Amino acid sequence: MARVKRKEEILNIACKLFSQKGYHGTTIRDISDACGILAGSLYAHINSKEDLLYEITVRGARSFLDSLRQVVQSKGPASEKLRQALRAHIRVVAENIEAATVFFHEWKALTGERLQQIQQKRDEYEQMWEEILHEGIRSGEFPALDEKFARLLILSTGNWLYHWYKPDGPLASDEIADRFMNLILTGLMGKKEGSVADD
Amino acid sequence: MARVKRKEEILNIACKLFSQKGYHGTTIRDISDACGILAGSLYAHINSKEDLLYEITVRGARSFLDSLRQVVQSKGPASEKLRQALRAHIRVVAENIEAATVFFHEWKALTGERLQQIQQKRDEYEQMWEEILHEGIRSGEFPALDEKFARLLILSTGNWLYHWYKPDGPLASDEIADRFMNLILTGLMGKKEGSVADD
DNA sequence: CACAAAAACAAGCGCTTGTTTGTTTTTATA
DNA sequence: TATAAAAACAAACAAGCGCTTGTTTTTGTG
Repeated sequence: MARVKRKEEILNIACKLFSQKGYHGTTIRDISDACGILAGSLYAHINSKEDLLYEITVRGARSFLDSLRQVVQSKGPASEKLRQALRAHIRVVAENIEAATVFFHEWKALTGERLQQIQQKRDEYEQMWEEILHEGIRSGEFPALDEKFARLLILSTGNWLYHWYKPDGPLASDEIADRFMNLILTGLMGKKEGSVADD
Repeated sequence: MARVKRKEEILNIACKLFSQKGYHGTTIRDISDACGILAGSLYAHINSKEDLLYEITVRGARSFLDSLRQVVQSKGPASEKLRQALRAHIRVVAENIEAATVFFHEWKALTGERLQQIQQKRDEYEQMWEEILHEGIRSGEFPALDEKFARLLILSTGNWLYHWYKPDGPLASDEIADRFMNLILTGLMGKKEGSVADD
C-alpha cells in the first residue's frame, strides 16, 4: 500500500506543514511526527529538507504554467482568453490550496540555482499573461490599456487568493474567477450584466 | 548619539533582515552582527526576538489604520474616497517597503494573543474599505456592485504591492495608485480619461 | 575629574536543528 | 517458508538556536 506512495505522502504532509507554519518554521521532526516515524527514518525517502520544498514549488509552477499555456494557445477574443486564464489560475489555487500557499509564500526560502529556476518560471508565467493583454490591445479590444498595471491588477488578485480562499466556501472556483473578471472588464462604475445574480 | 536611538536602529536592522530572510530565517546573531555587537548584548535592548517582530508589525498596522481613517472620515464622493484610500495605502507601503513586507509576510509568525491582536487590526482595516464601498452603493455611485469581490480586488492589489514595488522606480506612489484606480473604476474595456498620460 | 548609568563583552547555558550511521523490523514475492 | 529489499528504529553527531549571567568598557553629566 505504500510502495511508491510513501514519498507522496511525505510530500503532502510537508506541504501541509509548510503552508501552516512556513518552511523555516517547520522542523524535520514536525514532519516525521506527522508521518508517524522517527526523524532519521525520513532520510530513507528524501535527501534533504530543501528537496521537499523544491519538489513542492516546482510542481506548483508546473501546474500554473501548464494550465495557462492551454489558454494562451486557444483561439477567441482576448477578453474571453482573459476570463479563461483567470479561471485556470483560480482552479489551480483552489484544487490544491496548500501547495499554492507554499508556492506563493515559501519559494524564496530556496537557495542557489533552484531559487533562480523558480524565479524564472514565475517570470515565464507573467509573460504569458502579458501576451494575452497585448493581443487584446493589438486587436482593439482593449483600446488604450495601461498594460503593465492591468497585468499587475489581475495577477495581484490571483496571487492573493491563497490568503482568503476556503475550499468549503459557497462559490465554485470558476464563479470566483468570473466575478473578478466582470469587475475587471467593466469596472466598478460600469454597467452590469448579471455580476451579482450570475447563475 | 545613541541614547534612545539605539533601540530604533536595532528595530530597523531587524526589519530589514526579516523582510529579506523571513522571521524564522533570521537569527539573533544575524541581527547582532548587522548591529556590530555580540548576540548577548542585544538583550540589553530587547526582551525577545518575537518582541522585535511584534513591534514592527504593530507599527505597520498603526500606519495603515491611521492613514485610512483620515480618508474614511473625509467628505466627498465614494469614488474620490476610494482613490484617496488607495493613495494612502500605497503611500504607506512605498514609504517603508521593508516594514510593509514584514507586516504582510511575517505577521503569522507571531504567537498567542499578539497574533490575534494583529489579526483583529487587519479585520478592522478591511472593514474600513468595506465602508467606503458600501457608501458608494448607498449613494448610487456604484450601481449594483459586487461588493465583496470589489473589496478583494482592491485589497489584493494593495497587499500584493510589496512584492514588486521598488523605491527607485519611475512612478511616484500616488501615480501608481491613480493608474490602478482608473483601471478599477472604468475597467479594461472602459473609455479612457488620461490614464496613460495622467498629469 | 568623579561616578553612575548605559552598552557591550565573554562565556556558556540547555535545547533544537538537519543529518548520518549501523541495526532491526516489516513487507512483498518466489 | 525462505529471502532480499524496503522501511523504520535507536543513538548520536556537530552546529546552531534563543537567551542568561557576571564582568568590563564606554558614555554623558554633576
